[in-house]
Amino acid sequence: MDNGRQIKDMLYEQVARIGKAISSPKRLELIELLCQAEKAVETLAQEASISMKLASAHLRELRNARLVDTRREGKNIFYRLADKRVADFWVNVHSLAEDRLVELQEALHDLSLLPDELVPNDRESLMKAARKGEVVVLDVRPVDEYLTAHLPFARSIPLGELKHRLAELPKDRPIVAYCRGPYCLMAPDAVALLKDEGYSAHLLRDGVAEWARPSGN
Amino acid sequence: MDNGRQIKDMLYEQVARIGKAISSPKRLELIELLCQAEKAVETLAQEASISMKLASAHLRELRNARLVDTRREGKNIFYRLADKRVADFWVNVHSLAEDRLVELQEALHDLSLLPDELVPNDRESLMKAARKGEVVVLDVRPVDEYLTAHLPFARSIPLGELKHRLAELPKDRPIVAYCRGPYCLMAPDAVALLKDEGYSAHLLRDGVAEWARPSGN
DNA sequence: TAATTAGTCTAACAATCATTAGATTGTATG
DNA sequence: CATACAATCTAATGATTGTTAGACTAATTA
Repeated sequence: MDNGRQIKDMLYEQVARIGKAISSPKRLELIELLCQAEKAVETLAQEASISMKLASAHLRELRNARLVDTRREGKNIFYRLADKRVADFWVNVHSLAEDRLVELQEALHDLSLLPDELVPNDRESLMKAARKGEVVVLDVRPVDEYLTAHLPFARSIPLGELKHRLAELPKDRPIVAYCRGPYCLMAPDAVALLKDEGYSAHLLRDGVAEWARPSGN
Repeated sequence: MDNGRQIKDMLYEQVARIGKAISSPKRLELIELLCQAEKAVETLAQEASISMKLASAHLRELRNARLVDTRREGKNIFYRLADKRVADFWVNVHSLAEDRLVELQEALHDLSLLPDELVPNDRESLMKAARKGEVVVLDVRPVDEYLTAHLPFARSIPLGELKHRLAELPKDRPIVAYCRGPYCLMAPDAVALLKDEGYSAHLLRDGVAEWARPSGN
């Protein structure tokens, strides 16, 4: 049965291609960005703070692992997730990491300045309140990401425009801001800004990918 | 906001620790083995066909990623999964790989010599038939793995003993054999042996870890 | 106490991967 | 048709891993 060993080695090696694809921080960040919307290489490079060449190299790895696909439009090549399952997988990976790695737990805890309980924090009651208009769910990502997918009842004001568009938000109701997910810092920034301006602002850790999945586990 | 970049880099780097842990075929094989039962290093080394030193090194990586834990018992150090979620994660990873990687699909297809439809292939009807005794569900893994966890109604005959214990199996009812999962070749071997001996034998791809999860997706 | 067993730790080499620079390929624009 | 643009491909570098050998440790057995 030495033949069986060769077959097995081959099978695990194939699965490891997925593992290798997600073994680099920058590739994970690219996947999270692609969870929001399809994007051109240069956009991805800027949002992940790397050079276009490096982004291209990482995206190639992701494509070799069949996690992303491409589409050309004029001079641009747009990358997108190859499958909705890839978004679920990303959520599963980071949520496992949050479960297992104390360092990550601590870092996230430091970021979120204590989850304040003024706002419903389970999904159902948050949605109920949002439906009734008792809270404003605010999507602070770029508009194209909002247009690709957003949480139910969410309103779009990109972080960059928030300062000039404060008038659109009510001061008498709590505002719950979200962005790309727990590693994106746009919503925390938005919350800080809103609180400064006297709003009752709260942070929702989930993004659309997390929302589409059984909460946190 | 250059500060934000540093924080982000750190967060993704933490998640990438999980990715790195599963980026090696041998580590994946070790995880699958640990999905069956806790095991000593030497056992793991033998079952994965590697040296004890190499097994030790890989297990250390897994432990650094907090995916496994250890326990000393006399001269032996037993490794186990740190969390049930790790088993789910393994199933999720290999099932994603099976979805995305054509090479893996082809290899698995070649192995299973066409899924024959003589036996109920959805879980519910298989269990119904097993409960009534219409089919025999056969666990061909080592006994300790069977004792740790096994499918409902399953009977244990390890592959190595199967030839001498054929008398325990009925010839008038279909036998459905399973082992550690889709990459373990014990059940296929058992099925081949049983068919040779005139039994109506069928292969179940799932192992206990796969069974504990929403089927295949 | 010495020898054995089971496993880890350290150091070293080879193999792989990340990153960048330079040349190249398509596509659009003047 | 030439130029610019968006991105890839190739090649080269340095940094990480995988793997093995040899020394070491902790628990058991003689």
